[in-house]
Amino acid sequence: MIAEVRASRPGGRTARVRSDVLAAVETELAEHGYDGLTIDAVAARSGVHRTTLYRRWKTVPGLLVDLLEAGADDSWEPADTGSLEGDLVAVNREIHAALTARPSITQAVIAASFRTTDAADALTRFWEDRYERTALVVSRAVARGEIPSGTDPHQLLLTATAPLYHQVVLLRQPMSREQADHHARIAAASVR
Amino acid sequence: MIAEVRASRPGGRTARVRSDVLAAVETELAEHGYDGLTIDAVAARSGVHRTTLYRRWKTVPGLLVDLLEAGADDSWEPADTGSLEGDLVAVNREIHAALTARPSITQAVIAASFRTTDAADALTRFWEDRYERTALVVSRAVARGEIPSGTDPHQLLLTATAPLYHQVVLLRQPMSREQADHHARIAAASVR
DNA sequence: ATCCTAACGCAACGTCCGTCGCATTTAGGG
DNA sequence: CCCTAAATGCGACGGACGTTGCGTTAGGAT
Repeated sequence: MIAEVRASRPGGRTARVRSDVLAAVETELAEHGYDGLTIDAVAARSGVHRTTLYRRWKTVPGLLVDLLEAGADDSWEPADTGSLEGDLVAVNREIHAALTARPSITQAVIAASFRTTDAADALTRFWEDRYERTALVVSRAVARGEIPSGTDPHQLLLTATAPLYHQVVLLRQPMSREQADHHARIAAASVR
Repeated sequence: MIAEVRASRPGGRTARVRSDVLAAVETELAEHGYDGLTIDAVAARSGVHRTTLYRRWKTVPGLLVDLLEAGADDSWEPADTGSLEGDLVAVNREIHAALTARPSITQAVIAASFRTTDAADALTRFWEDRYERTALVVSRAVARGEIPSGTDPHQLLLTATAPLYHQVVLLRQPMSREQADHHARIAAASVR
C-alpha cells in the first residue's frame, strides 16, 4: 500500500488544505452521516473553496477514499496471542470496533463503493492488503501444528469475519462483541 | 409480506404502467448496471412519462424496492432435503444464484439500500422475512435430533450465508458454487 | 532575493434532476 | 351509458451540482 506520492508540490498549503478537508469530512460524516455528506458542506466547513475540492477529489466517494488511505497504517499486522482462536478473536474485535465506531469510516467507504468504481477499487485494494497480512495468523497456526498446512487462509478469514460485516452492514442490526468472538471461534474450530 | 394493495384504482392502465416500468428497470439494469439506472432512461424505455415515475416511485431506489417486492414469492419456504447440511447447501445455492444472476436484482437493491432509508428498510424487511422462514431448517434439524434444541437459528444462518454476501457483494470477487457449499457445511458442522 | 508555476480562490456558466400547475385520459361506480 | 376523480401526460420552472476561464497566492528551486 505504499503510496509514494510523487506530487510536484505536496508541502505547505497543499498539505494544510488536505488535512483541513479530511477533518471536515470526518466531522460532517459524524453529524449528518453519509447521505448528508456534500462537497459544498465540506467546502463550507473546511474553508476550502468548492472548486479545489472538485479538482483534487472529484466526488464525495473520492474524499472518503482519501480519508481511508490517510488512515491506513502501513505497518499494521495482526496481534499474536499464541493461538489461532485468540488471533481470530483479536481480528474480529478490530473489525467490530471499526464498524461500530461513530462515525464509521469503513461503513462510509462501503457506501461510497456502490457509487464510483474508484471507491470500489480502493476498498478492494485495502481489504486485499489486510487479508494478505492477516494470513499470517494462519501460517503461524500451521507452524505451531494447530491446523493442517493445506488450510486456505482466505476461506478461513471469510468464515470468521463475514458474519460481522453481513450483520452490521447489510442486515443493519447490532452485533455484540460476544457474538463477534463467537464467530471467530466457529472459524477456528472449522479447520481443526 | 402480504402487501394487500388498497389503492383506489389499481387495475387497467395503472397495472400496465407498473409492469411496463418494472420491465424497463430490469432491462435497463441489465444493460447499464445500477450506476446507469436513471429515472429518465426508464421513462424513455417504458414510454411512461417522467413525472409519473417521480410521482409513484420517487427515486431509483424506490423503483428497485418495487421490483424486489414484485418478485418476492409469498409462498417461499426452504427446501427439505432430510438433513441440516443438505438444507443449508440448498439455501446457499439459492443465494448464490440470486447474487450471480445477470442482472442481479438483489445486488441492485443492496446498492440502493445505501442511498435511501426506504430501500434499506425494504431490504431489511425482506431479509428478516427470509431468515424467519429459513429458521424452519433449524427446527426440523432439532426435531430430527441432529442438533441441540437451544441452537440459535440466526447465528447459524449467519455463519452459512454471510460469506457469500461478503465475498460477492463487498469483496467483489467471484465465488464458486463449491465454495458456497463449503460454507454451508462449515455452518452445519459448527452446531453438532 | 527572485522567478516560475503548481495550487488555490473566485465568479459565472451550463446541465441535470426533481417539482409544480394544468390539461387529458380512463378506471370504476351508479 | 354517464359521471367523477384517480392516474397519467405535458411543459415550464427552480435549484443543486459540476465545469470552465481567469486572476491570485505561495511552495520550491535557482
